Formats: sequence, structure tokens, C-alpha cells
Amino acid sequence: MPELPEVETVRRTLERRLVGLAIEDVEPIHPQFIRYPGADEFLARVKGAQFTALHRRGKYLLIDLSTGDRLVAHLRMTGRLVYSAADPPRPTDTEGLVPRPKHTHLVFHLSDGAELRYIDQRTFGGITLAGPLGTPLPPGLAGLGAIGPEPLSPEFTAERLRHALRGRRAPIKALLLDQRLVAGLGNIYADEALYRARVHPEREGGSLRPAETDALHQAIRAVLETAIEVNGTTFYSYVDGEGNRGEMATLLNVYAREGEACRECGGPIERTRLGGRSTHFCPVCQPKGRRRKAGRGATRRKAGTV
DNA sequence: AAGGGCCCCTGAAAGC
DNA sequence: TGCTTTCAGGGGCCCT
Repeated sequence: MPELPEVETVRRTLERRLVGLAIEDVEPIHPQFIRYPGADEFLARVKGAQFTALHRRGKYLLIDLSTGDRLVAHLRMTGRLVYSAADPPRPTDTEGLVPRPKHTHLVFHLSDGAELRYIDQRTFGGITLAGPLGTPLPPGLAGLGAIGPEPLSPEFTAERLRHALRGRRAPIKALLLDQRLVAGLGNIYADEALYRARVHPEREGGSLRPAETDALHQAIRAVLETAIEVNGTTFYSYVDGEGNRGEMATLLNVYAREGEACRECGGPIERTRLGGRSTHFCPVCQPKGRRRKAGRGATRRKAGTV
């Protein structure tokens, strides 16, 4: 489940391998992973092109080619893009075939003799060929066109987040997964950010007070920065562009820690289902209602703060 | 417009 | 023990 930190790690690792190399040929083992255009046109347009730069937008990886075209990859759940030496053929193989990981769908043969492989077990991801920046996006990339601010850029401010949440009645967890609101968060880092901000995932987005929105804004950035530093989270299949795992899994506070002790209060982490996604949180550190002392005489809320 | 549910898919794990 | 069912989830799409 590559989210922003994982895609950023793939971008960095592939950037140092690919820039300057050319695509000599493409082996469309399962051509349907070329999402657009058809395999023939795709091959014709990318053959001979050089990689010039790699960018990331949310969870999209954008690879600039010397022709002006761009390869747009989305890894979805289990996609991998891995630069790999072309292993020598095994004795039992038919001539020309090389051993490759299961679920290898596309192979780019590179000018240095290595391969760029697109591997995807659950097959949700794929690669699209897009024209230069400013030209219309090909079908299937509508999400890229409508994507929200990069959370680690100056454009993503607490003020902007507060504005985006205003009046929204959906649970904050569901809103964080909406890529139009902020780009790059998936199930893991949405849960982690909410925990860090001490906000219950079921809270209505519009009910967050300014201090909570500020905390959430900070938490989103901090969680993503930490995850990038350790090359992302590997649970099952994620690896970077050089085949290496990320080290964030052991640093997670709530995700995949149902029943384990909260690192803050020691109570058990709970899991619920929200917006079709499993959601992990600490009911003590992320109280759903306002934190109030028991008793009748509790401080009255100032008018206008609701 | 906003919100919620479904769907695509494979393999591991849980259930019977 | 072995078969069947459930679950994992990104994001497009559709319905209300």
C-alpha cells in the first residue's frame, strides 16, 4: 500500500538509476498494465526515449521522457517499480527468457542492460503515457487532475486545511483519504496522523476546533516526514526502486496494532471500520467527545465556538 | 454537492 | 485436515 512516503522513496531510488538511460524496448508481458494508450502506440512513443527527471504528485509517480511525454505510474495496493539487473537465463529456460518475480507485468529494457520491471500482485495499478505538462490528461488520470495540495509543500497550510474541512460532516478519517483535500495520505498515515494529533477518526471534519486543525496539519507533515526518512512502511509487498524494504512498520503507533498497548497511555489500540477502511486509534488518547471533567459544574463553553 | 457503497484483484488467514 | 469464506485497500464510479 504505497502512500506518499513510499512513492517518494521509489522516486528517489529510481531517479538515481534511471536519469540519463534510454528505453531500448518494452516487453508488455501483460499489456493491460499499459492503461493508456494501446500497447502498440505506447511502445512506438517510448522506444528510444531517455529518462530526464522523476517527479511525484500525491501517490502518482511521474517520469519525464526526452520526447516530452511522461510515464505516469500508480502503484495502488501492491504495485512495484524496480530497477533490476537482467538476471542471466537459467539453463532450463527457453532462450531469451530470464527469471523474474511472479506478477511481473511490464519490463522496460534499458540502455545499460538492466531492466525496469512493473510488478503487481493485486493488479490494481498500472502505467499511463501522458503528454507534456499542460496538455490534456489521458483517460484514467482524472484523479491526478483534481488532486489537492502536496502536504509537505508551503501551499498546504493549517489555514487551508481548516477551510477545506469547514462544514464537512463526513468523518475526518474519510476526509483525509480524499486526495482532493490533501494529496498522498492512505490508510496507514491517515490513522497515524490522527493519533498524533489526538483526534478521534470518527469526528465530523467540520467539528474540529482551530487548535485541532492546527495539530492535525502539523501531525500530517510530521508523520510523512518521519516515514520518508526511514524509506516508508513495508508490511507485505512494498519495496523501493532498488528492491529494499522500508523501516517505518515498527515505528507505527496505531496502524496494525489492534489490541496492543498505546505507547502513550498503555491502553489497548482499537480497530473499527470507517469509510470502508479499517481504522486504528487509541480511545483514551483520541477521545470522541470533548474532554470534560465529570460533574455538573463543568466549565461552560463560550458562545460561538461550536 | 457531499457522502457512502461497490468494484477491481490475489493470496493469506480465518472459519467451518 | 481440507475446503470455503473473508479480508486487505486506492481510487474511480455510481447512486442517492
